[in-house]
Amino acid sequence: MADPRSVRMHSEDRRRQILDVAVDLFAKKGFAGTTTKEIAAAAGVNEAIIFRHFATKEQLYIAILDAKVCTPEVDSWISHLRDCMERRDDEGLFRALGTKMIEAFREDERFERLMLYALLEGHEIAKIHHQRMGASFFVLLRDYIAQRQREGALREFAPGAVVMAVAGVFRFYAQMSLLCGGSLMPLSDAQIIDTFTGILLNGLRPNGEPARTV
Amino acid sequence: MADPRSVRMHSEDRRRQILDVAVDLFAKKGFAGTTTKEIAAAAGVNEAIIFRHFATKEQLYIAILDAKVCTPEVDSWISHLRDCMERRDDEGLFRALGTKMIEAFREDERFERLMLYALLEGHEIAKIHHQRMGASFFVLLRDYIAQRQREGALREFAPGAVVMAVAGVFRFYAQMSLLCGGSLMPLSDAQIIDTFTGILLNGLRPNGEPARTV
DNA sequence: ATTATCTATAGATCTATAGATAATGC
DNA sequence: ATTATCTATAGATCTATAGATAATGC
Repeated sequence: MADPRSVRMHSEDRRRQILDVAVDLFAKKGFAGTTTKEIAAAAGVNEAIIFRHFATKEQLYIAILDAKVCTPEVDSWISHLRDCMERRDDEGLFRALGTKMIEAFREDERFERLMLYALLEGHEIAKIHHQRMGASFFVLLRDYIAQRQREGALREFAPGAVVMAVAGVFRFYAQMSLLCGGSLMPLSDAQIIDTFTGILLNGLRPNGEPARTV
Repeated sequence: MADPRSVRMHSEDRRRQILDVAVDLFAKKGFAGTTTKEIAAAAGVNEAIIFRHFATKEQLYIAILDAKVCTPEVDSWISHLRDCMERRDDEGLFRALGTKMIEAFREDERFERLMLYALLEGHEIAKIHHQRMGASFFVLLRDYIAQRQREGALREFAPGAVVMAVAGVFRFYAQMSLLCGGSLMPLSDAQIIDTFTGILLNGLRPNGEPARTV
């Protein structure tokens, strides 16, 4: 809405602004589906300005993915998970994990779409980012699960598979509501998180009878 | 590899062949990332032939999604699920569900990528298809879960949420190995299915002690 | 004076069409 | 004779560049 005429930004500011509007468009339409013209229009500048800040469309795209890689906000809630782990609060851990995953999808829908597109389109940097981010979580949780198993607090399932199960339960729900629109289920997020946490906790806790028969 | 010169197909055959090669390309690069020129090259015909069979690139794309909607192969393994349900074989049901989901991703990676792209790109027909396919499964499973709960064989979690959890566990794994390449985990598909089934069964079975304390 | 921005445009590519050509079926 | 295919091309659009213009900072 800001009148583009006579609005002259400092190079660095304009660069950031271009990145910002470009994220929107790439997230909505993918790399191939977005044109530099659209980006320029959204930023309220002439198309040539794009190429003053980024040598190519590809470079602009890479700059976005790079920036997202270094987002430090993840650390803040990893520390919350660590808290739960130290208190051996499995329920709190699962609940926090689910809440954060669903929140992340809701709040930064842009980012999730961006990553999905980037993975589908085969941009290597996205794969690297995705794996790096996933791996740090994965290892953290897997080691915790293994520790809890040693303590006899959780069943002896393969720890890696347990992490996949926990992540999958929440992430699938988050992704479905992203792709299929909000009214996917007649249940609130809170109810969903409760149920998922309950199933997981119950499923992972060791209890006398293996209940082999139906 | 077939020499395009002097290979003259019947209209219907050529149409099908174009659809077939187009699925490959749209699955790999999305709608916007695929050109009619590429499709023509892959089919070994002149680009103009594409437009003889399909009025627009969009129409070609819609034809693909339409064809995929009517694929009746799904029915065959729904019947297997019904078998398990009639036998009240919860373990068999979850196992079959997981096996089929992972198999589907592996075998028809094309289709899964196609659908993901189509959902991201916002093609309405994909959303409709996805919802229709999902809904029939969803209802089938949800009603079964509810029935088993009435029978006292499963815990009283919200049935819809249970279905989401079951589907999510398997689907997340399948999707991750699709997007991130095979060597995601040091576990075989069979081991993963075993573990997931175990967690779910254990999580859903009612057993005396609710184990409220850690 | 510096530099953010715009104008104008090149050159490639993309979807789509019109009309010519050649292989098939009768 | 029918029809699948190709040639040629229009017209739009897309990425990217060169050089002119105008707003800022000193």
